[in-house]
Amino acid sequence: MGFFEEVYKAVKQIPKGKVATYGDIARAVGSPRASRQVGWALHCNPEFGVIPCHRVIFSNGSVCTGFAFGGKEVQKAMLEEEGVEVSEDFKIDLKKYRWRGEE
DNA sequence: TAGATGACTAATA
DNA sequence: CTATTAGCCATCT
Repeated sequence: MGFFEEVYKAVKQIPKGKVATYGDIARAVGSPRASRQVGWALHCNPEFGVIPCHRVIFSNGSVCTGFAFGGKEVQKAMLEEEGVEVSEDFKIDLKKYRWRGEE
């Protein structure tokens, strides 16, 4: 089970105030097309509270509303707390906050 | 081994 | 802008 560990590690590496898409994480682990498995890995979330799953969003810049750990409102608050601007529709400006794999 | 499932993504209407 | 279709890939049964 190395895939999951790689996903968790990549997600943890997302710097505060930044966000990454599932595709970015998938690419980071070596499987650019396995974006679904990234989401699945977060679903398992074996290190809840440690893995910043709230920083992982869709490629269109929308947060995973509906599957958020405590609620989309909470997720929005957490992201804003870290400096990420979230729109009323839970959309994020990827051009400004997207993590490029490097700080 | 094959079929089904899913926190996805891109293309099309 | 939203809705629908199809493709992808790791894991489960």
